[in-house]
Amino acid sequence: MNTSNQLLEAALHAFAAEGYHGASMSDMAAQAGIQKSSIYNHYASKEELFLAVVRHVYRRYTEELETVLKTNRHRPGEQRLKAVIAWVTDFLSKDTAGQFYVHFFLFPPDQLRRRVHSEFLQFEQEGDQLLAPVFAEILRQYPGGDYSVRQLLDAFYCLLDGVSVQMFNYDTDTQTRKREAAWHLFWSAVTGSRP
Amino acid sequence: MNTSNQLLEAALHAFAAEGYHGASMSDMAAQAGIQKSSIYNHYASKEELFLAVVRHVYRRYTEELETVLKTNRHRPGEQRLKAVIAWVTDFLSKDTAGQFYVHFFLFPPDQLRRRVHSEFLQFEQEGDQLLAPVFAEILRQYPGGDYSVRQLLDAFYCLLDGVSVQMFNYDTDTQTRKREAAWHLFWSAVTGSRP
DNA sequence: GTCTATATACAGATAGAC
DNA sequence: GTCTATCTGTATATAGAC
Repeated sequence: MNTSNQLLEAALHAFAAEGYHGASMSDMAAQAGIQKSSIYNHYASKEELFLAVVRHVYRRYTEELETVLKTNRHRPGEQRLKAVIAWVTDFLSKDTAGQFYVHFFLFPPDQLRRRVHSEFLQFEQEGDQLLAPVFAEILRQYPGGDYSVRQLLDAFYCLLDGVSVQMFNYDTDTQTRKREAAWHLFWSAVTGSRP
Repeated sequence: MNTSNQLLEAALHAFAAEGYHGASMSDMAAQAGIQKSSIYNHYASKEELFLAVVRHVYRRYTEELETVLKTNRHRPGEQRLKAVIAWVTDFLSKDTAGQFYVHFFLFPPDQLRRRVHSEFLQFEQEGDQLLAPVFAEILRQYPGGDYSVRQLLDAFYCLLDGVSVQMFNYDTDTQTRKREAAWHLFWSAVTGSRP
């Protein structure tokens, strides 16, 4: 791994652990095995380094989501969605990139808010394109309800966001219990079945 | 309002806007109309000031939730829950205390993580005690499903968390659309009705 | 309880040798 | 591309007069 990537990785960890202002360039340099002044041969400033991490994390998210859907493409819609939830849960709770993702999606550094949000909008579209076909198929399979693909995407993102948020402050058992409850209600609404 | 409270209010705004490390004691002092050195006559350190804000915000949350439930106590369970969602939405999107709440619930400063979490656990119990009776009543009213109060609380908190998260990055119309979709699915699962 | 002055530390960033 | 040395700004916190 070259120095630029080592720096990117070090910055990812530092920002995720300490926040934007709390993370120091010296720490990142030390982690990457260089002096802090050498950072500026790779990134013009702390802000640019941060944005490079943002793009890196969004790219990884989309790539991994794509892989999950591809791996489960022959299974029924219900199983594919559960696989997505399981992966998101795992990604956000165990992967530093996942923690960075949530942290700065919600609370980007003030002076970078606009630039971060613009990166997010592109990223979100790619996610929609991956998930919309799944819901289109589910709607054909369970035609009783009167939902649109957009409605299901929205409710599913809400479930994902809710589950994601809960990854941070509960133990594994509680997480599982809460996730199962939320999924159960979501799926029984989609299919029209009673528990 | 005395100086201590002015400081607390200034700190709330500074921490919410800039994060823990990004917020400076000088700014807070200026906002409260004193010199930064005078802060130490009110709070022993930045950390203690931060924790005072945490306690203040949790207290406000519980008090306002209590008020919402009391105001709507004669309306049906569905309306009471919708009132809670509407209030949370409003609180988190328009009130600085709400932004502080989400920010540091999810990402407390590293060295204060344990102390913040311990404050949260107390606070969460109070919320459970306020909401559990509402769900107990709803279960009596819609006995078809086989849910427990605990399950409904979990799914409802997930909905609240999901909705909360979405307050930050979407315009009002999109927020409403997403919130309605999530609520619709939640409530039709609880009552067993189809849309 | 508030002030001015100061201590001490570390931040991000730049200059210039190699 | 990396280094050492340095600039400049700002942070938290303290000392002591009033």
